Amino acid sequence: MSGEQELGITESKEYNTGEWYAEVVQKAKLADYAPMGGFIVTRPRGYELWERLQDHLDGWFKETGVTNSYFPLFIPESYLEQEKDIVEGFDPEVAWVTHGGHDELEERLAVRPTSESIITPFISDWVRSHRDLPMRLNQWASVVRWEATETKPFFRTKEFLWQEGHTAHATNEGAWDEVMTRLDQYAKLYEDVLAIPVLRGSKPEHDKFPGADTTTSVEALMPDGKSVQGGTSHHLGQSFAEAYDVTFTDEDEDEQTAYTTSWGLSWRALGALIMTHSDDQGLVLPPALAPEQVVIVPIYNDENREEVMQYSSEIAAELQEAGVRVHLDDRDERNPGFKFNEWELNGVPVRFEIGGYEVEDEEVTVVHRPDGEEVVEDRADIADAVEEHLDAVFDKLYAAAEENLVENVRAVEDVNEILGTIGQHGGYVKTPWCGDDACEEAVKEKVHAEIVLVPMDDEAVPEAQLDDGEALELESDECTMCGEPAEEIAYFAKTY
RNA sequence: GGGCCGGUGGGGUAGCUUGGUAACCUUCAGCGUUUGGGACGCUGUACCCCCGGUUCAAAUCCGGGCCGGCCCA
Repeated sequence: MSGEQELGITESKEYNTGEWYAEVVQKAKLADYAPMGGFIVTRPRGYELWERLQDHLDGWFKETGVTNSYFPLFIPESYLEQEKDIVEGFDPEVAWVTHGGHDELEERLAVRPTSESIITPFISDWVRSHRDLPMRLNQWASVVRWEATETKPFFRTKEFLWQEGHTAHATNEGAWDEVMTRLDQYAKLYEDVLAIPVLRGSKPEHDKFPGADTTTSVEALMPDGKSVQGGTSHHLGQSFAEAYDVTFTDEDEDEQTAYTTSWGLSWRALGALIMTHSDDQGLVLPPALAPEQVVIVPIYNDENREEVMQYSSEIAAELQEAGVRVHLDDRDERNPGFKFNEWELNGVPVRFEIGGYEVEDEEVTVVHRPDGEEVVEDRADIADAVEEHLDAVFDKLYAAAEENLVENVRAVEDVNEILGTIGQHGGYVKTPWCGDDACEEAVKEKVHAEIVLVPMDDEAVPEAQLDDGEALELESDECTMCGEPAEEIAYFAKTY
């Protein structure tokens, strides 16, 4: 008995979140640590999550005018230097290639920390007239940012997988539409696929992407009260177009400078997914991403083995026919209890238990991963029923995450209360803000929390939150920190 | 960036204080018996993180490094 725990999760999500997370990632076979600090190896089960996420997002991109392409891993130093904000913003964390074989290179090559500086010059080449616009390129790639922080698989690694979209537009409005389209798609990915509600907003001045006019993001609240920047979409204005000479001839034959955008979402989304839904039993996955949506565990003995297996395989075949990713766990050397635990650790959303009782009564016992709820369904309409169960699991996951978000947005109009509230509960604290960095700094120094977003409009507030009326209404129109007239509503939170 | 803790078969640990034979649980592979919440028996499986030092002798002591986790800025 003493050793049985070691196969499963031994750390507590609530009390030991960091170690729990590391254990889930490794024991559910999503990733391992690489030999060099800051890098991880993504294992097939982890990569499959990324692939399914990609499928969704990539499909939406293509439906909205984006084409995929691929640019080099290396960027010549002279290219990187053409946009001064990029240089300043990323310089401390760029990895450089200085040698090819035994010979020193004439020009150092940066390992891309982001690709504006190599993609924009080509957009410049390829755009001649207004008829070439808008131009929308995306690439699925990895980038390297040499930060000296501790490794957290999917959340913080020196190299990470992401997609980066780069677009050019004839007008400012065109670029704005683009920025919002991508932000909406990121929100949709989180909410409809990952079952994680997000807040949408823009970043304060100092936290913008280097060189951007506006940086927008979707933010997700983790169960430990910290906010994760889930995806970003930048309006770059004309600064990149000017730096890299993206110009075009308009309808009146005048030369114009384009407006550009860029937007990215990384595998940090997987980190948020794991952190949000998983529990002390292991990984929990929403049906849309799960490598197996349904696992069938047959329960038999010597007498009924054949009937049970027959019955189970027929159901498996029927589900597969219906487009469900189903796995029949027919391993003879493991007993059912072991299989239950193992598939729970692996996060499979729905389990079918099929034994002598089910065969006899022409039924299936259906169990939901998130809460262990058990329902007996008729064999006859199992293919329809399974869709409902998958939806039900999604709804449970979303509801739990939404509850966490709604309960943890608080309105505060006193500085000390901001500090106290964040210290005690974590989560988001919204407060009127004059827009001055110094006022944010005053809070940041004391509680290690910063402004993670300024909502763009009221829609940034989740619907359920509106019911909760009075506690969330802000009375004051003065900056909580300095008393000057407030320009915006700031959301403070601790971050990853 | 500062501090603390850790690294021993695939996973989890003991051994380190007091230097000398690496022990236990589990997984894994094979065979047999089992099978409604982590079954059982037998058999098999070791670069003690790396480099250097001290020593007749280092998992153990010393120095440096690498990797991970936690706390603080």
